Amino acid sequence: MAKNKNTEQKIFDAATELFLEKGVDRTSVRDIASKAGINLALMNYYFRSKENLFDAIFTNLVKKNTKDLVKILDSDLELNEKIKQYVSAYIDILLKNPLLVSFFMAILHRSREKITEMEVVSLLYGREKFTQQIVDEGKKGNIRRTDPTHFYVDMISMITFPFAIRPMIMDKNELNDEEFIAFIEQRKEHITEMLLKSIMPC
Amino acid sequence: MAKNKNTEQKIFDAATELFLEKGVDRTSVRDIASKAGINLALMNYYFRSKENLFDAIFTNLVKKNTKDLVKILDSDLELNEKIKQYVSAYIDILLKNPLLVSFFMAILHRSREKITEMEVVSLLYGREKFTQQIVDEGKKGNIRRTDPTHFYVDMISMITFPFAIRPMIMDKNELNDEEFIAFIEQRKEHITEMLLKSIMPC
DNA sequence: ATATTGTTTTAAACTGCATTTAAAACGAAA
DNA sequence: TTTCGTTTTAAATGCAGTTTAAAACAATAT
Repeated sequence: MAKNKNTEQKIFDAATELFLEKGVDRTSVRDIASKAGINLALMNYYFRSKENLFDAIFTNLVKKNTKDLVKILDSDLELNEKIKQYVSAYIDILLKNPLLVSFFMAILHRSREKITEMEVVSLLYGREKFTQQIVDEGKKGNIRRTDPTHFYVDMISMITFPFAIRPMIMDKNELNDEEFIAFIEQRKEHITEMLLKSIMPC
Repeated sequence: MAKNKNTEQKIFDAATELFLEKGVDRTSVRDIASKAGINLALMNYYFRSKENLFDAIFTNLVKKNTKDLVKILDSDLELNEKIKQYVSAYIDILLKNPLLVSFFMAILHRSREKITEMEVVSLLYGREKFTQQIVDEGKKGNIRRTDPTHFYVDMISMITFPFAIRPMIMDKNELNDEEFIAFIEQRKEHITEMLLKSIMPC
């Protein structure tokens, strides 16, 4: 065995941090090697290329961060409660990883073609059971048919987008980090209410 | 005078297209020169550096595309009508430039630090008059105080975000381009309704 | 018409860094 | 001591952004 058992992991972790922080294309393999404290060529030994490493990291990031959310959506919770929990859990995840959304958006531009092929992404979006619940709820109160696609898009938009434009929100409202977090915390209830209003009769 | 009066413009236009399409960091100066049909060195002659050119392009993109929107927000229209027009106009702009949002998000990740310094960005966000109207409306119906910041964020989120995740929406719902556009057209009314509901008493 | 001037264009070179490869060195275990 | 996976070294290759110096050009002044 060699000096350090998990060189691969060190590369993976260092690259993850750097990609999130500086973006894939502004991170060089040398940056990664130096941050991981390993030799330049090891990156190629373990992952065959930078793009390969990126794919692995991206897949991992999505999987890791959607796991709990998918569980909530697929659970047997009643719709109201499910929405509430989902919104709250999603926001908590993003609060813990402030750059996730921004990074993901950047990738969505950078790797547009690739993104659909990555089945992993489907985790983020459109769960059968949840969809059914929304449709059913819409039928009960005879709100003119609720479209689950709009509902879904609204929900994800309102939850995630503020993180992407965080610098603008903070700047315009003169918030520091702490205040921004408080603002986002408020949004949990706010978003839940908006969403419920949109499917419940008044 | 030289062969072509607007070499500078040709560079500017070619670079704009490429940046929007492939991203700044995946577009080389040589790509730009070849697309513009000009000599490599001219890029440096007219703009001093690639980053400089990018700044100019970015500023221009924001200015150009927010001009009409700001006008609406600052107008004397009644709130309902103002919201309706804003949502519709915003969506129309994005439909005409399908990559704008995605590109902007990518830049928000790439140039986080820079972005706040660009005063231009403030055009996008937080207009005094409009803000006042929202607050006033909230007071009328005694909905427990409406927070204009949440309103603003909701509005921009629901309008723009779908364009950023377009590939995912199309994939999951098996939409072609035409159908996606139809979906977005539906959102004009949908979003307007969501927003009005959030500030009007039931 | 010619010379002069400032601008625009060209071709080539420079510098540096990026990613990748191939072969050598190393260390632990068989 | 051979073997194997791992790590290091060194170098190949290529492209990125930028700079230079000279040529071509258009307009004006002589």
